[in-house]
Amino acid sequence: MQSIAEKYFCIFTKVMKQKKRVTIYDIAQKLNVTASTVSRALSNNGYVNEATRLLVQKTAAELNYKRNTLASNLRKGESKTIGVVVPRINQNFFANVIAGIEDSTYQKGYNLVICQSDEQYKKEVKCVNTLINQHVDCIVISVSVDSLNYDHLRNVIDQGIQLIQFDRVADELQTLKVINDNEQASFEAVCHMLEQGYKKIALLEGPQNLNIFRQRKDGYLRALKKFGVPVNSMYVVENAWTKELGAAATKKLLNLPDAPDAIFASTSDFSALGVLEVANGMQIKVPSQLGICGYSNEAFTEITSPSITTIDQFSMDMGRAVANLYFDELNNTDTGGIPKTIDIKPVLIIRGSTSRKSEALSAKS
Amino acid sequence: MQSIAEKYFCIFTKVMKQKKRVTIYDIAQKLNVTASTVSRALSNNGYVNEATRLLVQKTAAELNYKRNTLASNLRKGESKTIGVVVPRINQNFFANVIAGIEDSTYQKGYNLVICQSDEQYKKEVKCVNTLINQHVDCIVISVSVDSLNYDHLRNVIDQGIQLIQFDRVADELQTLKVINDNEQASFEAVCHMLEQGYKKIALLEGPQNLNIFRQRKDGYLRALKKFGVPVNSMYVVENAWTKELGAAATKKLLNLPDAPDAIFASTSDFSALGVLEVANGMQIKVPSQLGICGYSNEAFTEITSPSITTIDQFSMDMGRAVANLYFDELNNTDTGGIPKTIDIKPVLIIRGSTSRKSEALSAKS
DNA sequence: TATTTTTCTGCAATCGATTGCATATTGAAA
DNA sequence: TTTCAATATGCAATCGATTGCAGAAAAATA
Repeated sequence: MQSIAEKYFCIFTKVMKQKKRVTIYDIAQKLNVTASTVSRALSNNGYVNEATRLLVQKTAAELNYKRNTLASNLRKGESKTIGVVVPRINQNFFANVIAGIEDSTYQKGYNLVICQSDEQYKKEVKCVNTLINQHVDCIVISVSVDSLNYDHLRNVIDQGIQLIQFDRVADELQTLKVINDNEQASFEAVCHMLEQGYKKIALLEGPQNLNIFRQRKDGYLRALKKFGVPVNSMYVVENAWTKELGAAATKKLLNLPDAPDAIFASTSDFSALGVLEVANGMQIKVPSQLGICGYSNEAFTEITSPSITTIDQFSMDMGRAVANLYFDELNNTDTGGIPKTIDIKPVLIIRGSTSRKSEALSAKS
Repeated sequence: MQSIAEKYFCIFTKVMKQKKRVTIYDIAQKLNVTASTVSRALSNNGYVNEATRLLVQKTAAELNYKRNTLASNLRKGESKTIGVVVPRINQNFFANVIAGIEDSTYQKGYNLVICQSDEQYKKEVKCVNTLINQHVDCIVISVSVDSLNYDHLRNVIDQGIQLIQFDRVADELQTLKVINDNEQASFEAVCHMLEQGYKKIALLEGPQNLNIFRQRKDGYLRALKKFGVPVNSMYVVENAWTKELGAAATKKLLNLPDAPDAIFASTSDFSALGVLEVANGMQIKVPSQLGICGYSNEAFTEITSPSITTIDQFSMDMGRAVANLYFDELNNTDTGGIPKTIDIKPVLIIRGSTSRKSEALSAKS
């Protein structure tokens, strides 16, 4: 339908868009020096006459020259790139960790390549292989629920790439790690609830193949043991990590003949929110009749009624710790022994949903 | 402090870690063919004998060969990489857009490189230049508040790289764009509030150099005009986009002699949350005495009391639209005219915070 | 059987930046 | 003045994968 003139105009515009990029050879030719001199002048490396250097840099700016880091990295044998693999990019915890990593790596002129596994092993393997092919200098990973085999991570090490695991780690792999002390945080949360007089505390747990959920359960069990409270297996519910799954699990728990008087949603604050909604629907008073504790300090935990006691994982700090661990290892010539593990201490944030004693006191006054 | 033996062991371990990666030359040598044949066999491109091809692929797997995409991309002149620049990675809207982009690009074997500008022009320029240096095939960007000059984006085009703007766009640049119809969404939200009987609606707006905030204000003004409501400049407050800034602006507004009876926090749901908290603190009933509308449908908007009316921007769909626009342009040989703009229609989500009439009805029954 | 076409492999160049080293020149030291 | 050291530049090779093309061999066609 287009006229001939229009058709030629389209082709002409397209050709213009694909113009050749300026290379160091263009600069060299213009200044009658070699590419070698141009390279030295641009990188200020090796000997180059000051006047030549300034002229090269001026010309490069005039020609709008941009270095090709594909070529540069290939020749230099390093890419200044860190690959990050997380289960889901838009999950707040991981988004914050990534932000923390990016914060620190940007300062060092490093780039991030970010992949998401969508909690699928197959996709995680593909992410890892893509990053290996890209010759990234380091791979940072939090494994997916679906991942039961870690050959792909062993392969990272075999290819000579630094591997750092964070949060969800494969215990069997001896690599650099940045983790939360989930066990201690869980222990403190459950102790707090026991101290508030809750006697029958249920645990909403996650898949036990992931280290983080195992540890949270360990903390729960340790707290019960410390207070001499027997473990009731009816009170432990698996795979209750979304709001909906948390709500369903809560209905079952609260319909038991001997219903719990507190629920520790160790998987997420969303799960805790599901608990809260069911309790409200059943006219169960929080915190006086039922205590609720979540995990992760999502933004909404302070605005619910009552606000939800939870655990803050300092996700951005974790990200920064990951990046700094990598740079420390770069500079460290003393290494060779056991790979380092950085332990971020989570903090229990006590709010209204577990403050039974405080609530009882203020009810009296 | 280490013994001599330990020191040597450390050095030896470090050398082992930096083992040379397998290249196609290693495979070629092992099979007594040339690298050319190996390359053809691995990529299944050009002619190669079937038996040779299988043998090469088997050997590559045995040697755990991984292609070097630096070299590959350099030679081929394409990187299959899309660079994304957003103001902040851990802001929910942008995290969701990135997730949507990644979702679609992963299917096509593309990689994402993600940068954040931290709402700073200087950092945005650096992000863009890094991506140009990396020879990404496309740059996707949502500009920062601080960005008043777009030479760096014009440079992207000059370097022959495809540029796609989303959400916050520079109107003066004729590029591919994916935007929200902010004006219409805003118009509908304000009409809805006017229909609910609110007569004095205040606007919490963002910096007017960004297109999105200009459009949201335009929609507000159009709705007032449609209902014949005069514009009161005391009701328009700038830079109220965090919870805290929204709260401060609300205090001022509600202390006016002729205070507004509704507040449209057009910048964010966090701002609306600030409004809600101030209203609660001043014993102002929502929605009967004050209507509140936010923007972005953050997760918490449905759990506050009352839940907050807001606008859903379909952020993940936006991300997918960005990616699909890029791939459509790759396949499109007819282009050359005006670059395409994809328009995502936001949806008004009506909840308790503006439901004055419904609330009045249920109070009667 | 002779001719033409298809298949296959290897050679050499390419991509763009970096760098070791040889050579020439200049400046400093003996 | 002679010798030694520093500065500067250019040449050529390197990095690892890809690909155009020449030449040979095999297969298909006339």
